[in-house]
Formats: sequence, C-alpha cells, structure tokens
Amino acid sequence: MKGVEEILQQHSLKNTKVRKAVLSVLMRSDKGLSHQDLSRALDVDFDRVTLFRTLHAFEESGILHKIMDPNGIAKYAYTARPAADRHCHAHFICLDCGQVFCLDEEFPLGDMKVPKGFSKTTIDVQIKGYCNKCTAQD
Amino acid sequence: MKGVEEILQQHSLKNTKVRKAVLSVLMRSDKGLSHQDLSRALDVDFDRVTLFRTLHAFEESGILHKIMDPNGIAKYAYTARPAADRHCHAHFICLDCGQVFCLDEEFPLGDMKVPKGFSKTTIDVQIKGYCNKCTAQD
DNA sequence: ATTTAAATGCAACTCTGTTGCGTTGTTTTG
DNA sequence: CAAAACAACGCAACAGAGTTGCATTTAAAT
Repeated sequence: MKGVEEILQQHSLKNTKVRKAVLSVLMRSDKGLSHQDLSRALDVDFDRVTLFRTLHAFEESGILHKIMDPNGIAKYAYTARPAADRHCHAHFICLDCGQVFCLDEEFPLGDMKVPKGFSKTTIDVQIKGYCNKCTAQD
Repeated sequence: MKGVEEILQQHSLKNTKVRKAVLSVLMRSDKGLSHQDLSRALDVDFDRVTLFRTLHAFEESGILHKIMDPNGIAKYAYTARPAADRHCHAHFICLDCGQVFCLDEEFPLGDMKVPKGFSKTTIDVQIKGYCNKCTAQD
C-alpha cells in the first residue's frame, strides 16, 4: 500500500496538512465518506470550503471517486486501482441511512451499448437495499 | 400504455391536477426529470413543496424511480415495469450536463452477493460519460 | 349534501455546495 | 539559502435543493 505523500506527489498535488489527513482517513475506510463524515473524523478543524476543494481536487486527479447517496449527499471513496484498469465499481447503498459500502465483487461489463455520439467513461453498479443496522431496526 | 388516472387509482393516490400533469409529462419522457425540469415543463404553476411531495408519493408507490445526478440533483423517471419483475435499470448519466437517459438494455444480474445481514431491493447500473451534445462541445 | 381524510399552498427554515478575494504556505529557481 | 511564483487556505457571503409545520382546500366516501 502506497504512502499518502507519495500519492499526492504522483498527482502533482501539494503536500499539505488537509490533504494528508483527508487521504489518510479515506484510505482506511471501507465506506464512502461525506464532507460531514470527514470533518467529524478529522482531529484538526479545517475550513469547510477547503475540505470541499480538497475533495474536488482528489476527484479530478482520480484519487477518489464520488458516489451520490439517495439524499443527494456526495460520498467519496479511495480508488485503489489505477484509472487505466477499467474494472467495474460496485457499491451497496442503504436506502435508510444512506451509507455507501464499497463491495469487493467485480464485473466484466465492458461492452455496454450507448446511444450514438455518446462516450463512456465509467460503469458503476449500485445495489440498493438496507444495511445490517437498518434492517435490524425495522 | 395505461392511462394516467388509472395508474393513480391503482396506487390509491387521489386524482389531482398536479399528479395527472406530472405523471403525464414523465410518461412521455425518455430522460429523468428534476424538480426544476418539471416545474418548467408544466403549464400551470404549482407550489414548489407540492411538487416535491408529489414526487415523493410517486416514488414510494413505485410509480417513479429516483436517480441522483452527479450534482446531487434528483431525477425522476417513470417505471414502466411492475416492481415484482426485478429487472436491472440502466441509465446513462452525463458528467457534464447531468442529464439522465434511460437505456433500453437490461441485465441478468440477479445473484449479486451482499454482506451478511444486508437486504437487496434493486440493482442499478449507471454508465457515466458525455452525451452527444456535451461531447460535441469539447 | 355532508363528512372525513388527504392534498395543497404558504412561510420559514436547514443543509450541501459555490464563488470571490485577500492571505498563507509550498515549491522551485537563482 | 533567499526570494519569487503560484497553488492552497480561510473567511464571508451567497445559491439552490429539499424539508417542516400549519392553516386551507379538495377529492372521495357515506
């Protein structure tokens, strides 16, 4: 597993406190984390806007991928695989609490047809339902 | 193709102006429409909140399904198939303009594994990329 | 026609995410 | 190692999606 500082350098992103802290938290998480999740998880209090911009920077660099939860809240997850290796992300999204879980399983869905003039970038599979905690509470 | 009023009745929803108008627009659309899209498409000006509540009611009844676009805006699309017939929705989502296109193609993805204690409801496939208009503008 | 429960409209609010701008800090280059 | 160059940060103010409470209206049942 690569180090945080190494990853930042590879993507020509400056090595700052926020970035190291955010990336470190996300690399250890098996769930997608929201802006709010992250600001709670971080010890130091960074500016709201800085955190938003950090997440954007990571997403554009391909370090993170974004998943929208059913409540319209963006969840970010660390992208272990390089962008070139086009595999198929799969996430479990809880319809109650909105948590996004990264699933291990992968899919050979490379040959999906899209309308004329459209270009594909990624294919995401979203399994929706209720997580263990939310199922138990019903 | 079933009539709007018949559908509302089948789901024990009262037959009101908003509902007939909204459902009618959505049944004719091959794209997912947002709250804003709909309030523009409707001739009569309904209250913002009423429109939100209408969409919720339709979603809970299974008449519509909701897809979140990358900007965190909910898009609603008419569910032609009954809920019992568990097929796999596929949507094309434009990373630039955020439009959600319903694709015809379907998938035999019934046997996906989820963690212990989790329950599946639906499986959505999202193909992300750039639509014909946004590809042309680059 | 009358009743009843659901749907509507209005006001006020919450929260995620954005934009502009001056300041700070990292990195590079002499 | 100092200084310039530019990216990243913090603050303030804003924009827009979606929500909640409550009074009023309307669809449907008796």
